[in-house]
Amino acid sequence: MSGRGLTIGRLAESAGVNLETVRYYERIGLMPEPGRTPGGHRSYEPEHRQRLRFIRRSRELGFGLDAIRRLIALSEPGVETCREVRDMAQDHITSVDAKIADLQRLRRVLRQAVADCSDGVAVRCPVIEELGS
Amino acid sequence: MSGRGLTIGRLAESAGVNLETVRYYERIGLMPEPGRTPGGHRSYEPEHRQRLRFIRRSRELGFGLDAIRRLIALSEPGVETCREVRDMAQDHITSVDAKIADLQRLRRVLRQAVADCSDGVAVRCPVIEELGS
DNA sequence: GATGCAACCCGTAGCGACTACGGGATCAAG
DNA sequence: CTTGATCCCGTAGTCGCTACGGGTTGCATC
Repeated sequence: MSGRGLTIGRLAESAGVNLETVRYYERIGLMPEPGRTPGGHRSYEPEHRQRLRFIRRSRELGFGLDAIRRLIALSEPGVETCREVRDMAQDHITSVDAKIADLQRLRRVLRQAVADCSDGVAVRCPVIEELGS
Repeated sequence: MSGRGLTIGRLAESAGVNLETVRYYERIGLMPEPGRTPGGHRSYEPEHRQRLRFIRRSRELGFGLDAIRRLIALSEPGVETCREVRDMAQDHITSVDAKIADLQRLRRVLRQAVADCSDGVAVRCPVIEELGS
């Protein structure tokens, strides 16, 4: 009976996640163990899908799995935790900003090297020179 | 005799790279096998340091090890390869640009969520809501 | 109810680019 | 000749998956 339980395949697809990734999340305790069919296949409920989507979205925003674990824990209780969540997000923004700055510096160097390259026929490649430091 | 050979430790330090990383580069064929002392310790020459610095610099600029392998191959011959090197650098710039754009989108979403958070005392945390998709 | 085949099971290994560990050998200074 | 730093090697761990392979199960069709 019960047409309700989702198979792992349907769950994964409906949350936009690879099937193997779902089993991986279960192994590391990020997704709870679902019920099983008599034959041993996993059977998921709608709240599992909710949780998996939460995880996927958090990953898209660049949170690591440990951070997501904390976010999940915080997302349960009540109002008081909002500040903690905000602080985590703020910290994450800071590290994203740093990463962007890094990439922009890097981009400037690369563009300069490539630009030098176009200036004419160099005897020694300016890009290689740049790398040779 | 010969005060010339650098130990792996000095080589690593003088190129700003972890010692274990040097051995790793050797294992994967990115650094050539150096000479050895009678007792079996690696003994490096100045050109090894040059090469290691080239690798480190390339890594800092975000090139993968495979790309670096190609860059090294290209850095040897002559003038004709300059174009290839420039193209590789150009490709790399393109992917860096994409990464920056990704991070900036992500940053906007995070900032918005955090900003919503500060607007007052929410019953449900806006950051969690955002993640819940 | 037999059959076929998609979907699932599980454990394990691989990716990139390192980093760390452990137990033993060697080097260089005193 | 002793001490202590450095080096040797092989292996395993990191993060976040992804892929493989050989064996079950689920379900629809005949």
